[in-house]
Amino acid sequence: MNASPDSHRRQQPPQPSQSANASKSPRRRGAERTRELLEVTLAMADEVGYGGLSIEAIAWRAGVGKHTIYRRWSSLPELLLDTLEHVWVSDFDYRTTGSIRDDLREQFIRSSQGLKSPPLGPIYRAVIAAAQSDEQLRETIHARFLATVESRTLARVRLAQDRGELRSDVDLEPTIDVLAGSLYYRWVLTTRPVDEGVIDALIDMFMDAYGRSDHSAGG
Amino acid sequence: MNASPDSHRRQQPPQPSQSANASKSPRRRGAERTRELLEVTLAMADEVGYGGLSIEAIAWRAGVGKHTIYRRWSSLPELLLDTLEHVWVSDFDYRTTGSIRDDLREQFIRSSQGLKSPPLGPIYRAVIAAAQSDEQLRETIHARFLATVESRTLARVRLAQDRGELRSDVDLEPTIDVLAGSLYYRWVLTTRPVDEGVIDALIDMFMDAYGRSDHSAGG
DNA sequence: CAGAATGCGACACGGACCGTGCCGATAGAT
DNA sequence: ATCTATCGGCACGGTCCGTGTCGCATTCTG
Repeated sequence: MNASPDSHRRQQPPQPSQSANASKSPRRRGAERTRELLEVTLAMADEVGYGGLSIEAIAWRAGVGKHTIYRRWSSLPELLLDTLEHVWVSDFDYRTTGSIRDDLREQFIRSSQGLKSPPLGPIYRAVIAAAQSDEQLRETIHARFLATVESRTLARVRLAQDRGELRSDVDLEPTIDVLAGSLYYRWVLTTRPVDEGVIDALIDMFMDAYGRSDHSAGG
Repeated sequence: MNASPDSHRRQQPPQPSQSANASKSPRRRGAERTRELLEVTLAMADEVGYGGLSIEAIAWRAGVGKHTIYRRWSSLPELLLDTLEHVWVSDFDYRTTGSIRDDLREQFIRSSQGLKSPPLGPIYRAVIAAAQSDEQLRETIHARFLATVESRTLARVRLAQDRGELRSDVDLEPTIDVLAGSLYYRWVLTTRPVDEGVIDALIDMFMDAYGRSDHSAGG
């Protein structure tokens, strides 16, 4: 589907030649070009949002033939996945220095802020959109990005169990989907912000359920 | 974005004239046509999935000019929203006859089964995909469908509070997003099924947090 | 340093859909 | 019987896809 109502009339003045940032130095090749294409994709996602992302537009913007892109990626979502990896920042990991409550909270807030702002937001949305009609892509998203988040979350809450902050009589693994996924609801399906209200509601529920009152907890 | 790798080569043999189910009786008009178009959309979503849904394909399948569709809906997502209403079945409401635990569980299972299968699944996915590049559409989805789910969920858990099944010292409103949204994570972002495992994990967490052990609850 | 191999930009296709405009036919309302 | 809105059919220009071809530039190999 071509979603946006104005998905025509895009970016692309039918100018005969390349854009500004190309053709300065000698023709780039190989890995150098690959890196440049990822950067251009990033910049475009930032400037024009997901609606303006197409292989033709990216190629034109980079001053490049479409083949140069297709030689590297088989489709736009493939390119976007690699681009996503550039912004799926390493600091998406949990601190282990505070209470489990504080560390979860900080991490969730950090994640929600990442989603909120370009360029991660638009690119992630584009991939999610494409994945709705492509089960394979959904699998890839989970394997390349979300599985890591889930296992880090599990590791963090298990550490809290070991430290006696959480009840030790429950297996927390099944709850990981709830912890990792709850915040997506607002982001993907509504226009309400993923704010501290939802985050606190989630953490409160989690702590009320599995916290040990003799340690931290609250409610 | 045009996601699926094979999003070309579609449905549409360039046959000169209409398909089977048209042209039997005299030309239909007005509301009658509208209903028929919704049904055709439904049937196509069922048969060819979301990848095969386009205004041209629907028009051809219904033996109709594109104008007849554009006269009624401004875009494919608009048509899909109305189609969704046809399958967003009324039984997506909570029973109030069992324990809160059982009623939540039954409702969640019912919802997940609806998502799993055509025609609701494909159409909903198509709308969600389109909504990623269209904030207005996201707002519409929430207003037309999800807000109802949320308020029904809130009503059901508040009833449980009144009945003494849940702690009365907490405002459950903030938790509604978690209850209503958790299950979407798997469905939208992974290929793992929304099975009873996740559902039970969610409900367990909820009941552990807000249930009253003197009533039902469990660990 | 010369020649081969390969990456590259430019351009051109055919195809799917989009959204619109125009036509003559047809159906319901007057 | 006439009038008018709706209809189906057709064609258009436009965007983007994915592929193919060509001649040049760069880099590798000998």
